[in-house]
Amino acid sequence: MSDDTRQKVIDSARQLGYRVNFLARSLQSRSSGLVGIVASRLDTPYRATQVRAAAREFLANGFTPILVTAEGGEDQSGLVERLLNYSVSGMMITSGTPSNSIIDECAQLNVPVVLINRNVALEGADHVLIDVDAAGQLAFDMLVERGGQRFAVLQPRDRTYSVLGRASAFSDRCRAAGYCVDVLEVDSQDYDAGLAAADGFVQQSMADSVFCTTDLLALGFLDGLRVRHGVSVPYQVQVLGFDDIPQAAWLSNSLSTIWQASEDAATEAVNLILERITDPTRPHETFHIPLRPVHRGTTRKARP
Amino acid sequence: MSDDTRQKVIDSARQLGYRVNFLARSLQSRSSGLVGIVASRLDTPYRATQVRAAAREFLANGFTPILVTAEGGEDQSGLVERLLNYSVSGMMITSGTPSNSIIDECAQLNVPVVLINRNVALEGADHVLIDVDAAGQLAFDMLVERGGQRFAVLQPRDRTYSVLGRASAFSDRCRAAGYCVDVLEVDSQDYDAGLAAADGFVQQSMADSVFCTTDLLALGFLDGLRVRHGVSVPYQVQVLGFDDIPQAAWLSNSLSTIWQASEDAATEAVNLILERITDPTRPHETFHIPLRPVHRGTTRKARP
DNA sequence: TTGAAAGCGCTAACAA
DNA sequence: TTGTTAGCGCTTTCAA
Repeated sequence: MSDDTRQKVIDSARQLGYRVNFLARSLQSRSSGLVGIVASRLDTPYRATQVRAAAREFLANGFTPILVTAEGGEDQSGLVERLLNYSVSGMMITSGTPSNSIIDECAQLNVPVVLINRNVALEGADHVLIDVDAAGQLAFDMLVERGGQRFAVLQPRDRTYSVLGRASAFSDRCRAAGYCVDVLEVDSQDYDAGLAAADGFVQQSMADSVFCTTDLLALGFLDGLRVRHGVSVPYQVQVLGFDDIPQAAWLSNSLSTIWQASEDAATEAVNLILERITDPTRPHETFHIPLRPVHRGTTRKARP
Repeated sequence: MSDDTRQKVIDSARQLGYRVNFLARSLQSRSSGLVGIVASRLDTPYRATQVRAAAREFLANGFTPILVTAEGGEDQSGLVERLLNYSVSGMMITSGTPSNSIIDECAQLNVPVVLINRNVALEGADHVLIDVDAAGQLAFDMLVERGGQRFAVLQPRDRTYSVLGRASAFSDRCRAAGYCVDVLEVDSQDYDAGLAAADGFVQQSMADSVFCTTDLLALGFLDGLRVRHGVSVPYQVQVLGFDDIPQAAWLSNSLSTIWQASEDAATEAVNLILERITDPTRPHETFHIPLRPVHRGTTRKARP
């Protein structure tokens, strides 16, 4: 095509306000460039970071993310259906408990699905998750290394794979090493649940080291101990969180916790989708999110 | 159509795994059902709440939200362009400073745009924003009512309309009432900026009442005062935030602040879009987000 | 009640 | 290099 014509076309296009219609394009090209992000509780710092990183990665790779949020009551499968109606090129599920049937449906339609911290039993999808056993082990090591002798763990009642998993891995590890561990059930994974748990804890538990399965839970628990009950942290009780949300590092909290590489997780999730788009037959993979201990002010000083 | 045939069609559809293609449908119906959410800093609690509420509202009204995130460096207009390529039925911009030309383009294409807390000078869009004058006035009233006599305000250097607006409205109000007000410039609107500001504050300012233009800023400032400098809040210095994010209510912070009805704002934004879809010619509206004073532990006790 | 056909905006293939 | 055509999956219209 001659440069001359090219320019003429471009000019008139601009003049007419021409704009490519991706929707029409996708009809022919069989690829919409849309991807789905299924998330809930976007208002928790951890989830917000995760979704932000995922959206960024998708956009950077030329995909356009649709955000569907499933808060408690709503129908998760309905949302996935909706995504399929929009012919998404892939989706990332980071909330809820997707049913096997819905994953199968995606597989049949050749829509790559990456599950973040969802039940590993689900075949037909790639997984990005923390190694719950390693997490439980690390939590135990961090607390025992700082002088913990009696342990407790806050275990959310809702059956989220990763949260529940690390709680029980922690308990198992304690018991295996011959220590006592109190399991305190809590209603949810947020600040208020942690706060409430502190009330029960001071009455019932003799533990000197508490593993809270999320930072939000830990921060509520910490406030309950310190503000409501005058417990000295970390001298009377050590508190350990999980996630390393920004608030954990705030001076007034200085929460010791376990950092997880959420950014890496997002990048990896996007990569897994991209790779499966190019080769839908490749075997399913599981990526373990790196963890790192972060000792701050709610665990005791390391002994020399 | 006979019930018999209907059932037969539905059955075979199911068997074949038939699924409506919304993209193809939109080609004909001239409406994609997609809407855009342009946001940045999704990892701040305030923005996360806002985006979550917006997504929920869109979904509840049968729209499917595309989330595009523009962090600092990136090209905001590129993202809007992309949304237009996907023939969104409307969009909500809650970050960045959309240029006039881009808004005009949307208007020309008949794509409703709602700006949340963006510069009011932009015509051709509906607005949802806080009344900055009322906000400044309220902040002043709250502090003066609790015995404030010398004031300071943390004013972010970046020129966000609503944040900057309430800072200067506050200063104006102080001066108009014959009080001194120190204006402390800060680099951003987050925790770290607030923390850093506390260092400068204790050296330079004699103020007894500080208005921080966001809660995040306030919480950093508070930690700086209390933890780093041993300042007694609220007795030596009162601190007032803005937004009422969940962390403000945490026991260890107990931050006095100004609550804004973010949920209402989201609902209203979606409504404005819906209404403009049905009647594109209606005059542009501005909805003011309701505010409410929330006294907690960082302002002094009310005098009887 | 059912069937057939046109066309939405685009891409891909082929012909000129 | 340029022009033409068919067809992506759907809705709408008109005909049977």
